Amino acid sequence: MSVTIYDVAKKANVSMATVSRVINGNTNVKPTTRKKVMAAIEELEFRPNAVARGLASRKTTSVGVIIPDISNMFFAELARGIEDIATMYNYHIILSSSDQNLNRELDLFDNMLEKQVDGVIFMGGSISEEHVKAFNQSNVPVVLAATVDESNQVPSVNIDYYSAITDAVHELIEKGHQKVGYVSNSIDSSIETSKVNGYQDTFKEHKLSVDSNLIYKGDDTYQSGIKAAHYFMDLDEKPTAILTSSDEMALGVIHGAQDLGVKIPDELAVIGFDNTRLSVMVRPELTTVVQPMYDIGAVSMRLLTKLLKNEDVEEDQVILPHRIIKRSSTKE
Amino acid sequence: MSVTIYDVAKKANVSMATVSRVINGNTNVKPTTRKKVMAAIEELEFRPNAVARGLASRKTTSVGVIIPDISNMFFAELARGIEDIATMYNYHIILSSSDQNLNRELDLFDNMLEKQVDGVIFMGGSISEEHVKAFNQSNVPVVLAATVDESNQVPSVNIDYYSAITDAVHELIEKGHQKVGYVSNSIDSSIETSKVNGYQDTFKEHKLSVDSNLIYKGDDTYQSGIKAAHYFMDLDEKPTAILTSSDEMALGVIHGAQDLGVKIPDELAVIGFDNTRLSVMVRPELTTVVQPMYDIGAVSMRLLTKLLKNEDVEEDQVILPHRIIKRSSTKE
DNA sequence: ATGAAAGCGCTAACAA
DNA sequence: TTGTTAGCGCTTTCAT
Repeated sequence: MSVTIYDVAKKANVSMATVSRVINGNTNVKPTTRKKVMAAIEELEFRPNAVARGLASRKTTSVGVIIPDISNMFFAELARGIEDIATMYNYHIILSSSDQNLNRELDLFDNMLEKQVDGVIFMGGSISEEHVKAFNQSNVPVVLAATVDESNQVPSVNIDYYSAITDAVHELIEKGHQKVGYVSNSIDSSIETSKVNGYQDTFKEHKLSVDSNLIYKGDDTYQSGIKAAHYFMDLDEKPTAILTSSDEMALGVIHGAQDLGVKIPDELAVIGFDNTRLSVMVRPELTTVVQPMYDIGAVSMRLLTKLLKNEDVEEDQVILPHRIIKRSSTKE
Repeated sequence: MSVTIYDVAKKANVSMATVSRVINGNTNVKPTTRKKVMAAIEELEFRPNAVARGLASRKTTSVGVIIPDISNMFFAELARGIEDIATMYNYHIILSSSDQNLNRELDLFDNMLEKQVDGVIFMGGSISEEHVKAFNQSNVPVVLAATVDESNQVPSVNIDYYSAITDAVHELIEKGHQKVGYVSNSIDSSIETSKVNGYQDTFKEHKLSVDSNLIYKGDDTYQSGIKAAHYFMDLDEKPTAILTSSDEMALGVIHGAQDLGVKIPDELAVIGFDNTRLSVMVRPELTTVVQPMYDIGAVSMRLLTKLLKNEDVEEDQVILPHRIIKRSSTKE
């Protein structure tokens, strides 16, 4: 079959324990014997079997990543952040898309435990008690990325969604907009709830009326942005600005409005959310709320490595900063 | 520690072999004992250890996926196709981004072999002899997805890039365009070479001159599309149509040209490549060559499963069909 | 600094 | 139909 540690030991005239020490960088090996062993490894083209190692050491150096949809730009960018840091710390990634389906999420988590992952990064719409229970019962650390657990029991990395939307609405109100449409993400996640609350509270704060007609339930697609534009432009009391829960929907809104002859930003201001690469791939370029996706992924993975090494973490509910980047879909 | 097959055996008053048979769906088990065992599994919340199973059976039911960049829409879509089929056949995916770097690709491949993956799907710019050698020396099947190996030694799934570009150029020439700019992908892969050849050959075929000034070396980004538009519009003999090697660059070209006051498609026709979701997220909507990314991923994975099960495959160099979808960035 | 030996949790002959 | 018994290839005490 394939070359094993035993073959190397024989060739180098040492015991397999010594070979094991060499491949694991254990310092208790005389330099000369280390050389011998290395030579044997070279010669035999020995490649350690990670599965056997995993069984013996009870560590697989692999982490599970559960993601709603890898073909979604937003999550793909997060995944890239996760991966880069994982690579840096020598972890491998087992990646699965859940389509935000509860049972599938739970199943995937279970499968990953069977594979003996050392930890998992979870991304999803909402965290139920079932999730928390599953995470707690397992004895591997779990970190939520761009996903909030309202009970605050699971370590997580996010931005402050409520205040992010608040900032965007403030911005608009200051510019004189009184009627601002909001295109939400239909998935009823606690993140979306925070956003909607932020949106409504800001109007109340400014003593402005909150018109429920001004909230359109989108589904995070470009198409639903287009529909939203049509919906809003059909209203008797049209909004003068539209805020969306994602950049992709914002592009839809811009094009939907433009198709109707509405001038952006003169007749309608648009603000997106996320600052994906899409935001500069449109005319006018999109003003948007920056959510540092790559960083969220990277920080999540970094946090997980700390948890894996039992380093102490001062804060396991990380909130990364957000900001608004002004481009041409809003005036001035 | 955790519950093992042995604990279950004791609880159910059977041998571990029987438990093993039950969890592996072996039919040689009396229904009543199967029930007993199932009950014990339930009660103890037994979860089989995939690592131990992998060591004993020499199969891990996981496949490695080497991808240039998961945050690139094109590859993310491929990955989704791969993943869906992998899930269907109960394989897990170990995913790593290579950034198209040869050494990293080779390293990743090696790491995956250490992890004892059952097979790997490889995506990358170009396949060198080193790649082929590494693939052949391993004893796991490898399938290339949207990646061509000119030596045809490695199973692969692609479209016919040469003829895809040819079709696009024909289309343009038929519409009367004599000067057609081409924005290439700088990465010197054999796919890009096929495309450039297809582009040039078509002009020769029509007895039209091939002007090397009409080829702009892009780098697959939106920005390079913008630059390409500026470059072309600055030429004395401006092209009346531009073909790009990817949709993202096509969007750049459209916007770059529009920023310069050029009307699309009246003064300049634009054709993209891939038919990513981007192609409808622009005005005018983009005419493009359809490359079925999801399908390429799915078919690659399906092919790999066949290879893994030693089913015979009639053809291991799969060419999927392509077509042109006409939208509004070209006339009529 | 090195070796011997006992597992890690499971599969897969081979018996019975 | 069920049980016994070797391993799978490595890590990790415990000796020496």
